[in-house]
Amino acid sequence: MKKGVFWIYDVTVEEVRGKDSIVLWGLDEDGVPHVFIDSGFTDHVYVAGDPDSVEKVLSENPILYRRVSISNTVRRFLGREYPFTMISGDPASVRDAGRLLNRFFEVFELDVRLSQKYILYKGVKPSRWYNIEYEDIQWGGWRYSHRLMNISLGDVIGYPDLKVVAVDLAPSLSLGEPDPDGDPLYAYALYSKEGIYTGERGESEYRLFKDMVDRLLENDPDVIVTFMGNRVYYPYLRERGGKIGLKLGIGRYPKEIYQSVLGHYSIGGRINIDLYEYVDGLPFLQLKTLEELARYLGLPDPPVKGDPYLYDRMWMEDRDKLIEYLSWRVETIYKSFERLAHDIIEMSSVTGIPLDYVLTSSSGRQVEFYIMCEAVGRGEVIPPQVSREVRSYQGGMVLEPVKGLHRGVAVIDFKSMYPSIMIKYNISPETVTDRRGDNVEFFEEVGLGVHRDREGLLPTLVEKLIRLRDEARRSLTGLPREDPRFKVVDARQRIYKILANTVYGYMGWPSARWYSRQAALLVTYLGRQVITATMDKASKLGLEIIYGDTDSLFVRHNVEKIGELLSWVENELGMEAKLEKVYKRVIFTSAKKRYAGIYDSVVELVGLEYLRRDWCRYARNLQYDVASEVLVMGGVGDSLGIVKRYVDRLRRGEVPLDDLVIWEQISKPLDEYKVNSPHIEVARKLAMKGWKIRRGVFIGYVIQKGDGPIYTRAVHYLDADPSLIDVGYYVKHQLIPSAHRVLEPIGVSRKEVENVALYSGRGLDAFM
DNA sequence: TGGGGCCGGGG
DNA sequence: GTGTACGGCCCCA
Repeated sequence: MKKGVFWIYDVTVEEVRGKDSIVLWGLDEDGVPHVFIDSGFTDHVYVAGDPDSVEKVLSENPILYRRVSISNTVRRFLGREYPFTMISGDPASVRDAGRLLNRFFEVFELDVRLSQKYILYKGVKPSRWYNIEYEDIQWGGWRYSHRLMNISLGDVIGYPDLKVVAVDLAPSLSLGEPDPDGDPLYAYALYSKEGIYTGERGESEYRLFKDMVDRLLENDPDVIVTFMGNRVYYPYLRERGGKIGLKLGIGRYPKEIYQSVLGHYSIGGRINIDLYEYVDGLPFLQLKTLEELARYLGLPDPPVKGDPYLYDRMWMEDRDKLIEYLSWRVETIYKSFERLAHDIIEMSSVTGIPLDYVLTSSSGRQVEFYIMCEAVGRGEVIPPQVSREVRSYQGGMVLEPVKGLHRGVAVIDFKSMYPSIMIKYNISPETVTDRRGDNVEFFEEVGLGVHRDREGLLPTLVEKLIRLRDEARRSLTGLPREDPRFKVVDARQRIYKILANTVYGYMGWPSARWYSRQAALLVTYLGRQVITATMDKASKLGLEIIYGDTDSLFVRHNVEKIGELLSWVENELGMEAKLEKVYKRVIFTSAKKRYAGIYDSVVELVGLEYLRRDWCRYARNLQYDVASEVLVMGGVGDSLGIVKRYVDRLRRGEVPLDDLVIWEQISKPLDEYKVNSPHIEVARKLAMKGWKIRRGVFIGYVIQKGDGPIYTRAVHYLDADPSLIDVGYYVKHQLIPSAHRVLEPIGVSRKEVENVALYSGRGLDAFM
């Protein structure tokens, strides 16, 4: 028997000699790939039924009956102990037995995938180092394949030297996304540590394909990074390859890529990372483009302006430019992964979701897998995934703001309000009840209470995550920034925080295994109580309340009184609040969730048009400039002059089309829309041309001149004619409103704003 | 003129 | 495919 240390990067189920077996994919300390086959994993399900009846049902299928073992066991389920009948044995038999029994009894853990169960019950979380004992065997033509004998968690902090290759493609995009039937591949680009390589189509598309596949195999990467691989490029490549007679055999084993769950593509033995899936989860990146990601990470802008939708045009008109753009893309994809790798790997390592899936999983499923690991560790049976009716509930409290321009306003924030409430009151799906009783702390107003005599699973986990984060942060102070462990631990503490903050929302999500509307509702109720009590105390202290939202209070600044309030919160409420910032000036509109302020020379706009992608960039910039003027000058200043200059430039046709584009997302299948609106009408027109308009697609449009409602005059930005822009619409419905929004609170009327806009340039009839 | 559909971003 | 609260646009009756 041999021994070694390996970093496990994936856990899959493969057929080995006709039997479903677990395969662990690992790298040794030199970065050499190994596979470990574990054919001996015993699967199980729990059946809620007495052993005799379970046995009776099973014995009707004698073959199956002989292949599984049946035993009585007591397990915890949602905090209480119950007797279960456990069926165990080889995975295929347990699955078949489970399905059979499911017709008569409630069967638990039948809906947990085998590879997940392996991770849960063997405690083998991916993206960590393990001490492994093994014997060599032959499998799949793999150079280093072994039979797994023993595995235990190691204690190394860090990663092996991962071989990473970024790939990007320029296919023809006649209809929004490449059609494998008609759209050829023009070019590809590949980036690795060795540098960049690009290929262009010459005489034969087949050669280009072959060239790309060969290059990839030559590099033999552990990780292939793309931007939109799962959504667009792998499906295209696979089918297009089939058409031209070349299989996409870029895996280690199996060679060919294949589609697995959730629109994810598996590349045998390699890690498929689609950075678009990461970007999708970053709310502050509005259009989810690679350009935005680059800017966010501090990477260079593209050297030439490009757009995947323009690949056809670029290929016809300027191939060098296309290759230059593609080269920037692939380098940016590679370097973005370098910067994000620690966060992605730590999300995998902490939750237990293999790297290949961790970005494809929603944040609900990420936190859920973490909860499953912990639940199994505590001997809990995993609740089933069931589909439930969506029933919403009351959320946070938002105060009516005091309209106007204020000076010296302090913002007080509760620290992790919902996680703290869950911990303080022990709120968890299995501790919340609608019945009064001993050891039940009851809240009459919502008719719900909490068992105080048993430890709730979710609050315990939230507390643990917060503790782990604190520990990680403390250990950071002892590490120099250059130490390779620094980035690992730093990423880990961020992941702990993200998970801790997600648990409340997870609990209120109807698809959650640990769903509890009552528990979620109780959390928000107690949040409202906390803020209300704090407001009362603030008033008693003579602090004027100007605004508040969910877990924050804006009050007239007063150092002593705020200090007193904060200690009251800590002592009387057992919560933590802090003085977040003090606005030197702040403008409140009469609307909730919309304000602008300045502190430490930082101008900050919240909830206003400036932040919204469904307003054109030009109007957003105007609003920022006007708000800054008011906040810096402490009054109207030259605001109206700013408005006038913006309007003049637009009238003179000096504003680039890009700054006039309005972006909106398609949120459901097109035929489900009941209304006519600009972005839907544009999407319908694109669909008529043959574009595939899926959920999540961004539609950028401008409003052109003409008669009738604007939805009839909205034109896709790629088809727009700059000379046909409806200047009147932009002045009246974009520039004036966005400027007026921040001027109205200081007493500037709509009429005043309109006047400078209208009587600038050529006068009223030019655009009305 | 007001209500419904829809969207996006705040905490 | 984590939660709710909210404002504001456009369309249509």
